[in-house]
Amino acid sequence: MGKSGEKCIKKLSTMRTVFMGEYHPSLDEKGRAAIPAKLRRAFGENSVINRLIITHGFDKCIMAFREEDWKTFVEEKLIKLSQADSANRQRIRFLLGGACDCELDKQGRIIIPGYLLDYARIKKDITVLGVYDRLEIWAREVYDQYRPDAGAVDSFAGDLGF
Amino acid sequence: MGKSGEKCIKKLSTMRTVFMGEYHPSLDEKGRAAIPAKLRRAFGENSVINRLIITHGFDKCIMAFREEDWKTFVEEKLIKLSQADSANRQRIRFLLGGACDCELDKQGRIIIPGYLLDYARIKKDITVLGVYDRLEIWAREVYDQYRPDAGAVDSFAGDLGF
DNA sequence: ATAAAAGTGGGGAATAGTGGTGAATTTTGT
DNA sequence: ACAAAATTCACCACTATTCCCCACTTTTAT
Repeated sequence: MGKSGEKCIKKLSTMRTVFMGEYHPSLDEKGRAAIPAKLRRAFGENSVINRLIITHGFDKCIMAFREEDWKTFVEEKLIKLSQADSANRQRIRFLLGGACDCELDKQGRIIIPGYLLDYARIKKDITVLGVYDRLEIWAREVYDQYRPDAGAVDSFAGDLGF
Repeated sequence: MGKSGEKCIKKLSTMRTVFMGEYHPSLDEKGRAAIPAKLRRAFGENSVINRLIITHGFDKCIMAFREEDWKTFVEEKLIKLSQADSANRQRIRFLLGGACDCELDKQGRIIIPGYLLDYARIKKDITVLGVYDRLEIWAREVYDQYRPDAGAVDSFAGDLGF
């Protein structure tokens, strides 16, 4: 089977495979968003992503998780918050209540529900970012606006040990 | 039967299947509320939900439980509260006294009693949220009002480990 | 330059949501 | 108490949407 793919999948055992990169697909007339193939195959040919859990993200974007990462997040983080606190109930509603289990079609597309499109102000053009264990889906105009400028980047070079 | 459904039902034993998502049905002229099919089938094709226990929810919504989760909730949480405390007696009245055992019709609809509609200020349009082990039924206007904005979300990003 | 893969658009089938009709049970009035 | 009326409930039918598959176009890599 994976004769040429083999070497790509091999990773240092201590290193986690992560999402990275910026892509610019767009919604087609039926509201379908193509998830870039590079991201779908980020975890190797043997674990091509064909399902994503998407929900409200921070900073007016949509977050997308792989199934296992999402479940870990829900079990380990979300449901451990005390529901007695109304702020926590709001957080849980926002992330769990806003979530959508999206199966990718054969062409690697998902349909994003209207309430998430509204939240992220998405009309047609989107920007998809790979950010460690999640994807972020932005309205392209919104992200262009938000995109950190050179100055902001320089200022934290020191924090990173450069 | 469950040829393609089989693999979907298989879950890691430590992982619970949970409700999630946001849906926007409406009451028809006879006051019937259609429970979205995705939620009815959330626990698999073999355990399609055809009965819900609904009662007063927190934050001006109606809560709906599956039969078994409701029983657990009552046995494990509610009746363990000391009835000596008048605040607890109030809570028990609120949740148990307000409860209604709703059978779904063949099209997956329930009839919500008037006192719960009044409590949640529901007229026609509703928003249904899947929130872990329960559903929440909101008047759409009320939830739109309540829906957190980006600022509120950012503030808890850190708490959740982002 | 050619071939393979990715992205885009469209059509047909299945399913969910909605409205309606008839039967049964409950309620009201005489 | 009985009859009539009305409300409730269950089942049926239609419409709209969603989902899934196929084909074409564009891009990328060799």
